[in-house]
This record gives sequence, C-alpha cells and structure tokens, in this order.
Amino acid sequence: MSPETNSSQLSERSLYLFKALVEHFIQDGTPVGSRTLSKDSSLNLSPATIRNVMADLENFGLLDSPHTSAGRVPTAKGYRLFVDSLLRVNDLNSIEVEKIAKELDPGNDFKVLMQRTSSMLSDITQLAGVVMLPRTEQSKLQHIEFVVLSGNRVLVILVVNDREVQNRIINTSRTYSASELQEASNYLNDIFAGKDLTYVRANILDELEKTKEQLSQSMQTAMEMAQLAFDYEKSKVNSDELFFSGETNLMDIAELCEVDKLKKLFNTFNQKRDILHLLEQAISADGIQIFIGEESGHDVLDNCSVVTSPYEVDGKILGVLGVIGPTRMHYERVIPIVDITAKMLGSALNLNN
Amino acid sequence: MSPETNSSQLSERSLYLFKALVEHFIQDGTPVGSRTLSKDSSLNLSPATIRNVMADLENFGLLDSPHTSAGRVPTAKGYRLFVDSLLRVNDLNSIEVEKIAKELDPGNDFKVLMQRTSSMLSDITQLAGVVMLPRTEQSKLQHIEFVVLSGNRVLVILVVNDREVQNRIINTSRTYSASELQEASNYLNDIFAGKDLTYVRANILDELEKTKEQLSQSMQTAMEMAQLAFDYEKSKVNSDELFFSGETNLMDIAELCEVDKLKKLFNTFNQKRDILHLLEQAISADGIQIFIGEESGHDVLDNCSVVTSPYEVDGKILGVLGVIGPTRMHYERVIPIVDITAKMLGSALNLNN
DNA sequence: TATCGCACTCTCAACGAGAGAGTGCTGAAT
DNA sequence: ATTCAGCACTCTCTCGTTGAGAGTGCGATA
Repeated sequence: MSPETNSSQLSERSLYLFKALVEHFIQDGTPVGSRTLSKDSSLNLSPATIRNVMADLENFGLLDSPHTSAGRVPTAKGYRLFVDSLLRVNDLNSIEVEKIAKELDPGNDFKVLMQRTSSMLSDITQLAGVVMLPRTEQSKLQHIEFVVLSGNRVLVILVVNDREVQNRIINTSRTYSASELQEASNYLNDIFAGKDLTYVRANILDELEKTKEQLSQSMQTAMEMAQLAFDYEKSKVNSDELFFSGETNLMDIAELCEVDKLKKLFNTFNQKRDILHLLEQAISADGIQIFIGEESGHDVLDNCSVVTSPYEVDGKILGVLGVIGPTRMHYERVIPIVDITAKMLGSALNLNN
Repeated sequence: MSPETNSSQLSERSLYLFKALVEHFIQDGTPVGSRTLSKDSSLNLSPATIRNVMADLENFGLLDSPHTSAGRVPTAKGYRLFVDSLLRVNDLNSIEVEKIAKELDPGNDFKVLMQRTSSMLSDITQLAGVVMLPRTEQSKLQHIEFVVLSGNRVLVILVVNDREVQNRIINTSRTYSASELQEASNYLNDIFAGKDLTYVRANILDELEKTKEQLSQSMQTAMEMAQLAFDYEKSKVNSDELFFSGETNLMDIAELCEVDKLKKLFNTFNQKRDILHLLEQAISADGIQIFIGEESGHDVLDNCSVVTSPYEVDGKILGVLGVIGPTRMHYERVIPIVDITAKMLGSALNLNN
C-alpha cells in the first residue's frame, strides 16, 4: 500500500512547510528538525505541531529520517514534488545571461563550441557540465576529398552536414597520383554530394559495377577509394560525442565524497555509455527534464540529479545538454541556466547555418 | 650539512637491506620495522642490528619514519637511489608484450592510436597513462583545401606534417563559389605546399602585395582566404595534445585517497599545462626518465612518481608517453612496460610513414 | 662488532560517558 | 478538533581514557 503522492491530499500548510524544509536542506545539507523549521518558517507554529506535519509528510513518502534523532531529509519522491509543483524558478541575472552569451561565440567550430558550452555550464553552476551531440544516422555527405600521403596512404576528408569534418587514413595497394585522386573526388562529389551516408554506403557497389563496364580508369579509382573509406566508417564504433567538464566540482559535494563512490561515478563518466543512454532519454522531452537520484536507473547516480534540456536549430533537435550534481542542488538557479544555455547554443549554431 | 647520498659510502649489507626494505614497502605500503626486515631478509641478522643499519640509512637521507614508533619509509632520495642503482628490471612476460602489440594496431589514425596507447598503459599498469604529442613549431603545410558551407562560411582544411589534419571555419564578407575556392586552393598549394607554417604566415602579406599588382581575381581570393585562415591559427591557444586515461585508478591508492588531494590532482590533469611542462622536460632525455615525488617540482605530485619515455620514428623524437602513479609503485614492472610501449608506438607510427 | 634486553614513545582501536539534537506521545488549553 | 508545552527516550557525535601493539634507542654483554 504505497501512499499516494498526490499533493492535493496535503493541506496548503503541509506543502508550505515541506517546501521550506526542502529549501532549508538544499541550503544547509544537514537534516532539518522541527525546531529549526519552526523558527525558519513565517507561520508561527510550535515545533510540536510541525512534528505532526512532518510525520504526515514522512507517511506520504516525501521525507525520510536518517535515524531517529536526526531531522528529516527529502526523498527522491519529495524532490520530484518539489521540483514539479513547488519550485518557483528565478529569472536569471542579466549579468549571468551575458556571461553565457559571451562564451557561446558562434565563430568557433563545432567541437570547440560544445566544449566551451560544457565548461561554461560547469563553471557557472559549480557542478559537472555535459553536452551531447548524437551521431545522427541521417548524415548528408557534402564533400569528399583525398590527399596523398607518403607510403601508399591516402587521407580521406569527409564534410558532413555542413559542419562536421571527418578524417581517416586508408592504406592502398598502389600509389595514386594527386591528379588521379582529384579526378576521383570530383567524380564522387558529382554523384554522391548531398546524399545520405547510408545511401552512399549502400550504392557504392552498384556504382562500382557500372563503372567497371565503362572502364574509365579515374572512375575505377574513385570507387576503390570510396569503398575503402566507407568500409572504415562502418567499422568505426558508433560513438556519439559527449563533452564533460567540471567533474572535479563534484568532489566537494559532501554526499559523494567517499572515494569509492567517486571512483564509480568518474568511471561512469569515462565510459560515457550510461550517461549517453540517460541523455538520449531526455532528447524527446521538450524542454527541461530532470532526473532525480534513483529515477535515473543508474545506481552510481544515487545521490545525483541530472538537469537536461535539448537544444535545437530550426525546431529540429540537435542534441542534449545539462548539468550533473547532487540531488541537493539549487534547482531554482540551475534550471534556468540549463534552459537558457540550451536556447543560446541553439541560436549560436543557427548563425552558423 | 646535507649528508652524502653517494651509495659507495654505504656497505654492501646496508644497501642490501635498504633494497629489501624498499621492496617490502612497495609491496605492503606500511612502514617497515626492524623485526619485519629481520625475518624478511635472508641475512640472519637480529632486529637490533638492523636498527643500527636503518639509523645509518636515515642519516643518509634515504629513509624516514612517519613517527617514532612506525617503521621506516623510503624518502624521494631513497627511491632515487633504489631506482638508479639497486633496481633490477624484469623482462616482460611475452604474453604482455603481445597484448601491447595488439593494442597498437598501426591501421588507425593518429589520435586514435594515441588514445589507445594511453588507455592500454593505464590498463596494464593499473595506474594513470598519458601520451603527449607536442605541437612542433616546424609544421610543414602539405595541403590546403576550402569547402563552401552555407551562410558565407568557408571550411578550411589544412593537412600538416603528413598526418595531422586541422579544420577551421572562417566567416567571409561575401559568398565565394566552389570553383573560385578551388582555384584559390590550387594557387596556394602551388606556392606554399611543403613550406613551414611560420614561413607561410610570415609571407602571406608579401604575396598579397604581389598579387595585388597582378590583379588576378583568383589569386586575390586565395590570399584573402589564407589570411583569414592563418590569423585564426595564430589566435589559437598553442595547446599541445595530451591523452590521459585511467585517472580513476589513482583513487585506489591509499596515499592519495583524501578527497581534496584527489581534487587537486585531477584538476592538474584537466588543466594539462603542468603535466605538459613536466613531460616536455622528459623529451630531451634519451630513454626512460623517472620523476619521483617532489622532484617533479609540482606539489600536487608529492606522493606520485612519473615514469616517462620519449617515442621516436627514424631517430626523431615525436613525443613522450608515460605513467603516473604513487611513488610506491612497482618500478620493476612499470619501467619495462613504458619502455616497450614507447618503442612499439614508435614502430607503429613508422609503418604509417 | 653484533646482539640482547629493557625502558620508552607513539599510534590506533575500542570503550564509555556526556552533550546535543530531535522525536513521539500525552494531556491540557484554546 | 487544533495547537502546544512538557517529558522521556533514542540516536549520534565528540572527547578523553586506556590498553595493546609496534618499533625505537641505548646501554650492557659476549
């Protein structure tokens, strides 16, 4: 018989006190007792009365006490209620808004911009920042180029989606001349530019057959090159890109500062897989999404909350960014920061477009 | 009156005992007492005798005791003597050698290879691995290429030193056509390919003057592009590349597991500057170089040793790699690992050449 | 010179007492 | 019915103490 969390079952006063308690706890980090809350809240209630309310809130699963004689602490459910219904988000200080805008100078290339955004987030929140750029499977090939290197190696440069550049080195069976490769890339650009990468991969073999019949040497070359290049692509791990920063900020958080917990957390960051998975869940949400503690489903994040927002260009979602910190974080500050950063990153990218 | 560290002033027996003590301490991590050492060493000496020897060693500055009734611990000076004169390095297990070789598959591009090397180092040693690729100032421009993007932006691709690719996006004042840029890059490749980057930067203005007189539109374009591209380059932070991995392994080390020390250490890693500086010192050493504790000059590395080796291709040093761990590390294992990894990375890169 | 024994020092873990904080319950006042 | 004061109780945290354990230094001894 899990108790209903529907906040309508709680009196106005209970909610008011609950909110005060959560705010106090977020500030202090120490469990909050009835006496403290009595003095803190503007309602003039005695500790005893507050104790009764707190007992109710505990029954609702919103509070918990670490032990009998510590105060109360919000549960994940409690934070959820707080964040969803009770929290009043501050407007951002205009100085801070400008600070953010300044960091997101669109004059930079893609990766630099992601990295900047991430470290700006961690700087301004004093938590860990993260920016994800999912490897979309609808990558449009824009331009392909070959450069001869020494020793039968050829550098392949793919420009994809009007912004991303991929390099790879392929080993060839014979030496190609620069002009030969120039012809090859011209040919490939003619037939494949603007096409989807998956389409390109799928149609290389067909084209190879065609060109065999036509027997043009340069086209042959082009196809051989392309095959090598795109085979490589296929074998590459499909690792989306993830930019962290400020992980060390989390070392100051009291809740996490046991070394083995930290180790697990940092390992999770390094693997990236779990965090990616989490952020991918957030990609379909519109606007801010918050994962509180155990809700994330990853027990390394037990005492952590993740505040995320997708960022978009022209209404198309490009990726997700966010902040990782203790459940006990200043949501009223962090939420607008994440929100506005997502919007600003979107428009910075839009300028590039 | 700092005591002489010249090991010749110490008897054979003292050195033997010293070596046994260091080995024991590296194994256990606890200060070693006379009784332990008496049982441990094959010399049949009583604890009392050993105490005398230990007192001597302490006077020589090789040992230290944390407090009166703990055993002795090697000082940095002690480790230095141990590493330089007493240590007998194990040959590597052939299984391990193969494991290393397997990771260093030369078929990959530069950065992937560095990253692999670094994580292999940390995996195999259970310490933190690091690989540095210094940004040499003698970068030879091999190829320059422009790709038109949308919105008056142009993607510049520089191939440098037969392996490295640099991308940057520049904003232009007007729209350029693809063929225009093609001409421009042809022109630039003609006059600048094979030249030093600094030379290129220095001579762009001169060339611009020349071309102005000749009034060819395509050359004009070329020069404008080049100027923008290389100005960007100039403003870029001269950040050499540094690949870390396995930092979290250090969290297990007892000597470091206070959170604030860890934080400082990780911050140092993230900044990269200090570590780069350290590794740059190692670049001129031939072969293995070891920085023990305070020797490194960075006090975050107080309880750490860094074992490095430069790696080279055709006798030319390309960079430095190494391992960061506690002073109390298994040098006899780590040293040959770093050594052989450097050699293998060198030859993996050589194949690419 | 090597060794033994002894007194001494220092740390560390365990224990217990006492303070502090907070609770739940009861019974009275509103 | 709410609210509230009082009270007994529980739990944690800190601090001082104590005793065991480990190791030293030194003087005596073979």
